[in-house]
Amino acid sequence: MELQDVILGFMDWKQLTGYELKSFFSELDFLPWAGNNNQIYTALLKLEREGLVEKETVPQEKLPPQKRYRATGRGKERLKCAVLQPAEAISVRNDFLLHLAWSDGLSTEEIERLVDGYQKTIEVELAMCREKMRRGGPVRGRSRREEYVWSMILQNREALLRAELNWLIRLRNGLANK
Amino acid sequence: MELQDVILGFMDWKQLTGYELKSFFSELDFLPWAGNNNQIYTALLKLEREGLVEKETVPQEKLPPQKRYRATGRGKERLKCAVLQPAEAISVRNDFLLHLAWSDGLSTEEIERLVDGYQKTIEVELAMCREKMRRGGPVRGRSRREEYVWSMILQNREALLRAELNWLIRLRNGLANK
DNA sequence: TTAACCATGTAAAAAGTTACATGATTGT
DNA sequence: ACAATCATGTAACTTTTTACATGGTTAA
Repeated sequence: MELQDVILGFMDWKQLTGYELKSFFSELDFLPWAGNNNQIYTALLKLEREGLVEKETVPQEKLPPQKRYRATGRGKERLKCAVLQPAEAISVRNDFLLHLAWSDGLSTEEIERLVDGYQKTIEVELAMCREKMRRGGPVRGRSRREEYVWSMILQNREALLRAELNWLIRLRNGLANK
Repeated sequence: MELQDVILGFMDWKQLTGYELKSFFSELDFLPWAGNNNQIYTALLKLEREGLVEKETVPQEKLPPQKRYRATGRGKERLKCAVLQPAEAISVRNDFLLHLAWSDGLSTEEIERLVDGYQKTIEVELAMCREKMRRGGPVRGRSRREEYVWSMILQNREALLRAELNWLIRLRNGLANK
C-alpha cells in the first residue's frame, strides 16, 4: 500500500486539507515516513489529476485559501482494492543491531554505555507511545469496529517496543555474565 | 550508522569481495535495505578512495578477477567511532496497519481473510527466522562475547515477530467479539 | 536447456529528507 | 523579540529499488 492509498483513506474518512493531513501523519507514528510537504502536496496534485479526490477551495480572510479534498467514487474503489491486497510482512530497521554487530572492539564499559543509552531511548519511545494511547489518538472511528481497530493500531507499536525492551534486558543480563 | 560503516565492520572482521558482502547482506535480515549491487560497489569504490579499505586483486583462471577488501587502520578508527555513536530507536514499517486502518468498508469475511493472510505471512517469516537461528547464521564470532552478541542479533527478529503474532491473535479475538 | 552461482559494475527511476520561500496570527 | 500555528508549495539532495550489461561454470 502506497502513500496515495493512505491519503485516500483519510480523504474517504473526512474532508481534509494538505496541512491537516500532514499533522495526522506526524501524530500517527506508524507512518514514520511520508510526513513532509513535498510528498503530500505532490501526491494531492496527482490524486486530483487522476480524479480520485475532488477539491473545494475555501477562501479565508487573512490566511491563504484552504484546499479541502475528499475521495471521489473512483477514489473509494481504488482504496478498497488497495486494502484488499495482501499485506507485506513488517520490516524493521534496527540501528542498534548494527552497532552491536561490530562492538567486538569495545571495552566492557563502552558496550555498557551503548546498551544503557539505547535502553533509555526505547523507554522514552514507550512512554511517548503510552501517552498517545492515553490521549486516545487523533482519529475517531465511524463504527464500533473501526474504533476498536484504531485502538489496536496504537497498541501495535507499544507491543513491539515492549518486545524490544525485553530483548534488551535479556541482552544486558547475558553480557553481564560474559 | 550508515552502509559504509556496516561494510567497514565486515571488512574489519574478514577480508571480503563485494560479492561475498552481498550474500551476507541478503542472508542477514536485519539489513533489509542495502543488499543490491549499486549500493555495494559504489560504497566500495568510495571507501577505497577515502583510504578506509585496501584492495587486493586476485586473478582467477576462468572467472573475472576477485577484488578482496579489508579495513585499513583509518577504517577501523572510523568504524569504532561510528559504533560508539548513540543508536537510533527502531523504526518499523507495517503495511498491515495501513490496510487495517482503512478496513471499515470491508465485510466481516473480507477482514477475516486479510487477517488470516497476514498471520500466515508472519508465521512463514517466523519459521524462516527460526531455521536461520538453528543453522546458526553465517557469521562466526572472534570472541565469546561476539559469539553471544551475534546469537542475540538473530533472536531480536524472532522476538519482534513473536510480538507481532501475539498482537495479531489478540486482534483476531477482539474482532470476533464485535 | 534452464536455472543458480560466481563476479563485476552502470543507469535510470522511485522514494524519502531537508531546506527554501512566503506571510499573517497568536501566545510567551 | 521569538516561537508556534496556519497554509501553501518548490528545489535540491540523498537513499533505495529495479533493471541493464557481460560472461563463464556447474548441477538438475
